[in-house]
Amino acid sequence: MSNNSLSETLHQLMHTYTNLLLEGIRQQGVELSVTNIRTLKGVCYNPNSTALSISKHMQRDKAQITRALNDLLAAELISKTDNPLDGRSQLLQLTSKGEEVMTKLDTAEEWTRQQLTKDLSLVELALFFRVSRTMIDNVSNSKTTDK
Amino acid sequence: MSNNSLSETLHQLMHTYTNLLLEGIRQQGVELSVTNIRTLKGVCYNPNSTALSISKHMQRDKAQITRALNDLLAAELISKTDNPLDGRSQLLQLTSKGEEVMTKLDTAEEWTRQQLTKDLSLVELALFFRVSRTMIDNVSNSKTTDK
DNA sequence: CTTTATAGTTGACACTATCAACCTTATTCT
DNA sequence: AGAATAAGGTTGATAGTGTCAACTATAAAG
Repeated sequence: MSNNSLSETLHQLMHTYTNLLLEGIRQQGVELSVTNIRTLKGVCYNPNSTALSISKHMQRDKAQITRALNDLLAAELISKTDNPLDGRSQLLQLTSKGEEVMTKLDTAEEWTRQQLTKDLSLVELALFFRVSRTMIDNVSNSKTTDK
Repeated sequence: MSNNSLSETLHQLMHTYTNLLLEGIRQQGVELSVTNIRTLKGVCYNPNSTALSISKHMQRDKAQITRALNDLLAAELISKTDNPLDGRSQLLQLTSKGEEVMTKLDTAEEWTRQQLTKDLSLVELALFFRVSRTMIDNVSNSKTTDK
């Protein structure tokens, strides 16, 4: 019944994944949007990150990052310290509360991954990742070389 | 540098695909949002479709479908006729203008697919589709059997 | 013929994405 | 040094997406 185009497949996959991830996150008692979660992960996995470095790393608008960081600050999951190397920016780090939430998020993400991939072999998954990465790079490379 | 989690991979892939598709659609001189396009495709590929049948087929909220159909009606890409079998619903079909737009959309989608998959073999692509479908089904099946 | 279910519409709201304007601090050029 | 320019970050505005609840009108079931 379902359309087999790349477009529909990706939309359905994204929809399925996002909803399941949110379900897992709620199960962990965390109340954050997907964007805020991704931003938190960005702070966690990029030491000495700034708003701009996160923006670049996630390839998203810096305005969106500013707002996500504000939410995370309000929730006391991250903290800012003045960047000694640049008076315009602040360095970001997780608070201890942020660390706790991150472990819950890791649990939720792993739970989600298991649900989705339970009938798939490691080989299939690895190929899925490789193909996905190739598709992403096909476009981002031609974008950057165009300039 | 990019995070290799399923979450980040899917987000990046979706982001890449959507933006490239929109670029292709604009190149074809079509000004429709992705949602409206998907809805139009739904009308095209499901003969004698109604708002509800499209909603179910795409697994999306019927409110969203109503609004998308209104946009498509306003753009004169589809038409409604009273459903002789049910006074509550109307049957949807493409107008000739809608057919024209559909061929442009097919072109754009094919162009997008080629950009994304240019370094991939048919075997790899087929496996990508199969894995994606497995992941989607893993969740939707357990959802329906839960009830 | 009343109750209940279904098709569709509308309003409200949260989340996501993008652009432009703007302020502050760094850097570059002369 | 001082002016011009660039970069980091914030804010406002707007378009698009997704979901829920309330509502109407018809249809089906009892």
